[in-house]
Amino acid sequence: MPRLSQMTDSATVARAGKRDRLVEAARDLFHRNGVERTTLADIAKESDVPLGNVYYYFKTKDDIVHAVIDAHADQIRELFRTLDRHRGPRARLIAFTREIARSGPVVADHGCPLGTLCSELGRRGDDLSEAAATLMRLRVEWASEQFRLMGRKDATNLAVTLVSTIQGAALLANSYRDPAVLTGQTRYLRRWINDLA
Amino acid sequence: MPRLSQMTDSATVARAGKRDRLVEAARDLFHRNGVERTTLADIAKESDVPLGNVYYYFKTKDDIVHAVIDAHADQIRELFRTLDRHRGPRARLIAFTREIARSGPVVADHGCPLGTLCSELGRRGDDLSEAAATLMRLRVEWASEQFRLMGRKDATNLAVTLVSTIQGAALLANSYRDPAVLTGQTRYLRRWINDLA
DNA sequence: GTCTATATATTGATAGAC
DNA sequence: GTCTATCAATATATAGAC
Repeated sequence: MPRLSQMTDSATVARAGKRDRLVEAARDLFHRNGVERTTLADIAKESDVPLGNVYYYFKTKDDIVHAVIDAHADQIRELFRTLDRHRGPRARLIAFTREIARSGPVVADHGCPLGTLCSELGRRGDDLSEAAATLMRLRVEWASEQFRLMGRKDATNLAVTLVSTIQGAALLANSYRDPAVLTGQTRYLRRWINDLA
Repeated sequence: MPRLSQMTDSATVARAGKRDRLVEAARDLFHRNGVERTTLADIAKESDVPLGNVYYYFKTKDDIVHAVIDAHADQIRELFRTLDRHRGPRARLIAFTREIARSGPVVADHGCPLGTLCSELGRRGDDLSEAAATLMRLRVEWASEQFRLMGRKDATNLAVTLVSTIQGAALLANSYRDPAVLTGQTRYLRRWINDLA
């Protein structure tokens, strides 16, 4: 996947522009309606790209799904780069939970963008299944590193608890159509983090 | 929806038999492949019922989804009737977490049957969305009652924490394809329950 | 690189004989 | 109540002119 900074001629720039628009539209539609219910025609329409032209950028629908997963991964890594600026691991974890809490309203409406993707793709047992799981791993590994820096031997277990609590709260917040379910659980998590030795 | 005990003539018995088979097959396929990826032909084949005959029992595919949700609800209520035999609320909650842990392997393979259903239907915003949410509510309300019996004023919040922790662990167990993620979190939950005043 | 037209397959759903 | 045949709509994907 070429990066914008590597683009030179106008053709390649146009390519990146349309490709990015397609991925962005697909990401949004996958989140709102799910992968299975989103058609290529939906993505093409939302991107303002003719349907036939989509296949110049992506050979199959699964290729688009993969690109969306990559886009999510990039965003996750970018968030963690920002959070890593905090002075200590505990402050970073707390900041992470606040970031999650900020997503309450959209999660209540359409679920967690990562969680719903993993839930939908997790059963397939193909390469997309594993690619989606990577999104969860990114969070778990980052959190695990923070707990490790706090001197915890059970860092991985704590990280799994943190990430899964967020995912469960997101599912319930969506079911109840109530952002408070998610924000309430993040508040609980902050207390939990602060109480750790 | 007629009950088996009300059946008399052979026609009605056959009706219930086929209907039950269709619902059971649909429930299994929805769990393994998701609602959207499951076709009526799949359900018909698995039930050994001709495709055209499915429409005698269900007007639309959504009607089958609704019937599956009802079947889940019945099973949930039945489990709670069993758990209610335990002497106290704390023992009932502990038993519940053990029941969840027992589902580790199947959850690692295909996700939580209830969670994936709520995740898939939750975004639709229609009546099926609300029907699926009822499955989560059943668990939350039962758990809430137990915490209330334990004298907790924040019973509902505790119940939400319990149920969402299970759902999050189920999602991660499926992503990691590792039952231990779910069983580990239920162990954590049992300690949490026992530590409550 | 772009876009219209269309092939091909699959789906939910119906018709109508039995 | 049952089941075969099939419709109509929709989906992914391709062909080929520009």
